[in-house]
Amino acid sequence: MTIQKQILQAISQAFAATFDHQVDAESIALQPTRKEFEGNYTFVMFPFLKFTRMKPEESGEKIGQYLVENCEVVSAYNVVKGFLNISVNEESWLEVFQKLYKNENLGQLPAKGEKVMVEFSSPNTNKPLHLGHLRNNFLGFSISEILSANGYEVIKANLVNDRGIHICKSMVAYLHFGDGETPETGGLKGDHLAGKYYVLFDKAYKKEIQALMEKGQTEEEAKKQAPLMLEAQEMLRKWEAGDEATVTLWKTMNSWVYEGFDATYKKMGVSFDQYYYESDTYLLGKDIVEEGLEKGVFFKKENGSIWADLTDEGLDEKLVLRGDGTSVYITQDMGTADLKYDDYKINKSVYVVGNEQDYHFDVLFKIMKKLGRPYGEGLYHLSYGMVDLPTGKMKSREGTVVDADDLIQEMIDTAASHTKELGKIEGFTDEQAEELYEMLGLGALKYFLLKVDPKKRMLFNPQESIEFQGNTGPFIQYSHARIAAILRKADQIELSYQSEAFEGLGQVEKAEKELIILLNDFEKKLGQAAEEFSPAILAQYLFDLAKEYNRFYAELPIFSESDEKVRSFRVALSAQVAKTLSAGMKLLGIKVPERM
RNA sequence: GGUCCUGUAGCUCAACUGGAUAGAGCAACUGCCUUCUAAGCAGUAGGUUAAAGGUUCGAGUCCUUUCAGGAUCACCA
Repeated sequence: MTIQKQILQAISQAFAATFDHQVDAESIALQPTRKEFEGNYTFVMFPFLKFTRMKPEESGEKIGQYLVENCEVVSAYNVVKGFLNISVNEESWLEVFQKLYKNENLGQLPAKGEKVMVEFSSPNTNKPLHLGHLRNNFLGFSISEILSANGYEVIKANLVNDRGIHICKSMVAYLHFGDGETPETGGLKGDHLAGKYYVLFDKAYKKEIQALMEKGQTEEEAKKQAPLMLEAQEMLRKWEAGDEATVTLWKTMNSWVYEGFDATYKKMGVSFDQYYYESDTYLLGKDIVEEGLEKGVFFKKENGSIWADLTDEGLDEKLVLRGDGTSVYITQDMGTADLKYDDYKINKSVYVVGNEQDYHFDVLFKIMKKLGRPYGEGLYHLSYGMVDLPTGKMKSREGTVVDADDLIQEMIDTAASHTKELGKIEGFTDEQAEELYEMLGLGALKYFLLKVDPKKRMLFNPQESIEFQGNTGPFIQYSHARIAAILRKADQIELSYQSEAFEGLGQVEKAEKELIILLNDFEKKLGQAAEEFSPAILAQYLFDLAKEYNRFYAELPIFSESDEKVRSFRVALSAQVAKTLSAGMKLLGIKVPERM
C-alpha cells in the first residue's frame, strides 16, 4: 500500500472515530503541500465542515491528532486555515524509495489483456512530410508507447492515402514537365520529387485559370474548365478503371515516395506494425450502408442518396452514399473501422488526426456506436491543433511549409555546432559524435512538439531556432548524462549502491525527500498520460524531475560526503532518477545519452 | 449564421481536474566553476488569468453574456 493510501485510510478512520461520520477513503484525495508550508501532503478540510460542525482549524487539529497517534507513517501535522498539512516520517521515505528502487519493471504496468490500435502519420503520397506531420508522428508514436507501458497491446497503424485527385495532379504535372526524371537522375528524394510536381501542377493550373478569366470566364468556371484539372480528373477515372499506363505510372511514383518516407521515418525513429492503403480500402463500407439501412440507422432520400440522421444526437444529417451509389469519405472510414476490428479484434481504436476533422470523427463514431459495433465505445479521436508559423498557416500547394527532412537536419546541425562550441566531444569518435548530435537534435525537436497539450494550437518560429536550455529535451538528456557520469565514477571506485548499502539510513534531506516524492509519482503520471492521451503530462513531469535533480546535485555532495550510507544512498537516488528519466523519455520517443 | 476549440508574465508553456500568496522556461539583470559535466544552480524583476456578471466557504478552472483568434458545417478528401 502506498503512503498516500495509508494516510487516506487513516483520515477516513479519523472521521469515523472523531466525528462519527463515514468518509469513503476512495472518494478523498491529498495534494502536495505548497513549498512555503511545512509538510509533505495536504488535506483540505473545507468540504467536511458541515459534518464536523467545528471551525476549520479545530477540525484539522482533531484529524491531525488522530493521524499522529494512529497512522504510523505520519510524524507531524500543522493546520493553516482549513488546510491540514501532514508530514511523513523519515523512515517511511526511505521505505518508499527502497520499494521503487527494487522494482524491476519501472515504467511497465501489468498487462491489461486489451488491444488498441493507434492510427497515425497517414500521409498523402503526393508530397513530402512537413512540420504538421512531425507533430502527428511524434504524438502517435509516443501515445503508442504510453499505452503499451500501461499494459495495452498496441498495434501502430499507418493508413496511407495513396490514391485520389491529389496524386493524379502530381502525375499529370510529371507527364507534362517531368522529362523522365527519377530520384536518381534528379538527385532528389522520391517524396520531394512527387512534391515538386504537385507544386508545378498548382503553378501551371493557376496560370490556366488566369488565362481563362482574361477570356471572360468567372473564376469558378475557370477552375472547373482549366485543361490541367480536366486532365487530372480524367486520370483519376482511368486509374479507377484500371488503365494500365496510368496504374504503372502511379505505382512508379508511389514507390519513389515510399522510399522517401521510409528514410524520413527511420530518421524520426518512428515505425509501424501495420500499413493500410486507401487504394485497397476506398471501396469498403458499402455493405455497412446496406446494413445501416436495414437497421434503420440510415435512410434513403428520393434521389437514392443515403443519409445518417444524427439530429437527435445534436448533429446534422450526414451523407454516407451518393445518389449514384459511389462512396464518400465517411463510407470508406466505416469500412476501414470494421477492417481494423476484423484484423485484430481490437478493444480500442485511436485516430491521431488534426482537429479540423473533429466533426467528421464525431459523426463516424456516433454512427459506429449506433450500428452496435463491439469496439464502438473504444473509439477515440486524438485531435491535435495545427502548428502555425508566424506568417500564418502552412500550405503545401504554395510551398510555404517547413519541410520535415530540412527541419530535422537543421536541428541536428544546430546540436552539432552547439556541442562543439561547448567543447563537449572530447574523447568521442566521429560516429559517437554524430550519434549524439542526432540524439540531441531530435530530442530537442520531439520534446518541443510534445511538451504542449496536444489539443492546443502551437506556434513555431523558424527564425528563433528551438532551444537547448531550460524546459527542453537536451536539458533532460543533460541531466541523465550527468548521472551517468556519477554512476561510472561509483563503479570505478567500487562504491556499492545496492539497496543493502544504505539500509537503515536514519534521515533524508529535504532535497532528497522532494526527489523521492517525484520518483514515486512516475506511475501515476504514466497512467494519467494514457487516460488523457497526452504525452505533454509526461514531458512536464520529466522536466520537473530533472529540475529537482539538478537542485539536489548542486546542493548536496555525493562522493565527498563522509557518511558511507548517505554516500551510497545518494548514488542510488541518482541511479533511480536516471532510470526514470530514461524510461520516461523513451515513452516520448527520445533517446538519452551516457555522455554529452 | 449554427456548432466546436482556444485565450494565463514581452514570448513559449504549466497549474495535480474547484483549494492556500497563479508557477516554469526563454529574453533582461545579479551572484556561483581549484570539489561528482555551468546545456547547470540560486536570486531580482515581470500578472486585474481577454472583459463583465453569476454559482459558494473558495473560481484561471463550473454557468451566462460579450470580445478576439481558429476550425468545421459539400453528392470534396
